[in-house]
Amino acid sequence: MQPTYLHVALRKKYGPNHTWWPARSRFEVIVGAILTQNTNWRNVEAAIANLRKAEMLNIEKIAGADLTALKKLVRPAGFYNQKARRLRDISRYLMERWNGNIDKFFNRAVWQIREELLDLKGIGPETADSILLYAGNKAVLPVDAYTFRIVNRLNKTDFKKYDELQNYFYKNMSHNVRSFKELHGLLVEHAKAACKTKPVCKQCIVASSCKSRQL
DNA sequence: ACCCAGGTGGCCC
DNA sequence: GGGCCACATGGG
Repeated sequence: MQPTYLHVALRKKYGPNHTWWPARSRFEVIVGAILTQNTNWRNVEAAIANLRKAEMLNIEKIAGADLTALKKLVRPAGFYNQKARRLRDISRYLMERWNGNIDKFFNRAVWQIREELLDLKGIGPETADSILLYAGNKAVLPVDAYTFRIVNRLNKTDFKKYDELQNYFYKNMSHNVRSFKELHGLLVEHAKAACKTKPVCKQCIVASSCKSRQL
């Protein structure tokens, strides 16, 4: 199944999806992208709620935060020792290098921003691309674990490397922010709908009864 | 009592 | 470059 057809099939099944990443600001997207690493979004919401309640949900506050206090706030998202540090690191970077101006940070060539993000400890390709797409509105497609499972199962392929799967999409569909946002959102929606009890269980990958096969 | 989650980095070979 | 492993909470 080609990417374009997959996109069409998913939209037909779930309807248009243009408002997927829930966040009130570009910075909140960045925070969510880091907190959601290998973590259920439910837990991320709890951590973000803590940050909001503590009025810490902005670059300046997190950049100047006490690490111990920050850890306490992001605790529900798991891996809180590393995540607290990563949140503070990227916030300090944005403050020191970009004067806390997130518009200036994004107002450059995509590859340049991406390289800088990847240079930060704790920002890998998926986190960088999520930030670029949903916070920066750049035409970049994040490829997550769901994407690997869905594509590999549907096509009986065996993509394993991030760049490989991403390039497969890049070669076979039009590059625009709206499409990439919707496609990624739909893939996650599809993966979560695959099983009532678990977002994507092993059965969802192999069992013929699994709803995620119905495309 | 298991298994899983919208990854990443470090270490080893 | 690939194969493990730690990181950690909360829900099914």
